[in-house]
Amino acid sequence: MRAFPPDLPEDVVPEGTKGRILRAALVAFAERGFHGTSIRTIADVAGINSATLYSHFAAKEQILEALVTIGVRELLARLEEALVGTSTGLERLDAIMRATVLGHARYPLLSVVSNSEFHVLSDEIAAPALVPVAEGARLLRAALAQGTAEGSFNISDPTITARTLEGMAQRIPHWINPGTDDPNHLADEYVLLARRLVGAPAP
Amino acid sequence: MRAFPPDLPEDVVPEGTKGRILRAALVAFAERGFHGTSIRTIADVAGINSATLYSHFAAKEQILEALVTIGVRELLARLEEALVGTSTGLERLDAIMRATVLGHARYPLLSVVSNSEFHVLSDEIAAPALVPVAEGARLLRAALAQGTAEGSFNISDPTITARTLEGMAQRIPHWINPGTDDPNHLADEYVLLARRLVGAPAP
DNA sequence: GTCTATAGCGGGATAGAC
DNA sequence: GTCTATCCCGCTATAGAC
Repeated sequence: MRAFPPDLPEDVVPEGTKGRILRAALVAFAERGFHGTSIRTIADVAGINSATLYSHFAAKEQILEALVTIGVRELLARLEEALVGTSTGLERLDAIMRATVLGHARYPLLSVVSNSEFHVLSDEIAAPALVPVAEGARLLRAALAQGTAEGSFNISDPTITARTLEGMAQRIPHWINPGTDDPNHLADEYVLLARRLVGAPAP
Repeated sequence: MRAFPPDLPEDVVPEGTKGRILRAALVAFAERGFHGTSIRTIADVAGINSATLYSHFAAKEQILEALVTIGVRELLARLEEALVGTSTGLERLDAIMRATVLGHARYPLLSVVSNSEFHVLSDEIAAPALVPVAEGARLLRAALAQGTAEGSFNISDPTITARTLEGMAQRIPHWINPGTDDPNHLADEYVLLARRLVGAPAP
């Protein structure tokens, strides 16, 4: 997780100083957490004075809000795109797992910040960011229910199974090495593990 | 995770003020994190003046060190006790999963602090606390290797499988409700999921 | 061991010149 | 938009009386 490039989805990151602030905060929040990071550190890494930061964000918390929003939207967008053209529950589970793994592998710092620092946000700020998260969880539960109805899955406890599937991919950013780990191989492995968890045949 | 009793293993928690400090810090660190918690908050919850805290701990970091040490030792002790009398790889995997789930369910706050705030500790202080963690990971890998050698398991990627098994139980404290969730039922479910992950027959 | 009081520093955020 | 300078507050930790 250290020394990762401060990658953010290019199409939604502002140009110029604001983008540099976001990338600097991304690295710092992922390494030290929100409360462990000072605005002076963010400003230094972004190459600006700490006062300049407030021309782009009204408060430190709003930097985190921007990052979390980008992160949860990116993952949901990947999920929805991956589900296009699927029909069976098994196909949808495969698509969800693959998209989730690839998302976490592509933006590991963003995934860490989105998941680990979420609770720092005030309730009012966190609520809108929770919407894509809830929608992603709903898509997973729907796939599990569909596969079960179709007779493809054999699930003892749907809630625990869903939570386990969600948690599996979230751990990837904590150990992945972008230089040596192949995201597509990881995705294959996680699709296999997911099928096993739900009692479906191997891919 | 909110409103959990500040439970710590009784046999290793100091009596009196020092124990109250540890219990207060346990709740605060679990809810807000180390950097999000002030000395004064800990002291208030413990019912003492903030200065008194320094008669028991030399620094804020040493409170966290004490909690993390208790947490990782508790989990390893449970693992080792659970492995007594086991012989096959399958029996050992079952024992490891059950003990881990029961440990996280019994001391959810301690598990959260041990896992989530570990990285805050300086390298010198973290190193000793990492020893029981590494030993626990070694016991799991050994069980996987043994079960594979015995023909009981069918594992595609041992590293990913081990990481997944470790991560599964770690998420329990984030959603468990001690009033309604039965730890033994949870343990049964996780043993089932673990067997599926490694390609072993259902329990 | 526990307190009152405070040192000393770094935090988030703002004012105002350019 | 960016800077210098600074406010003000809360933080960790300490000094010293009891």
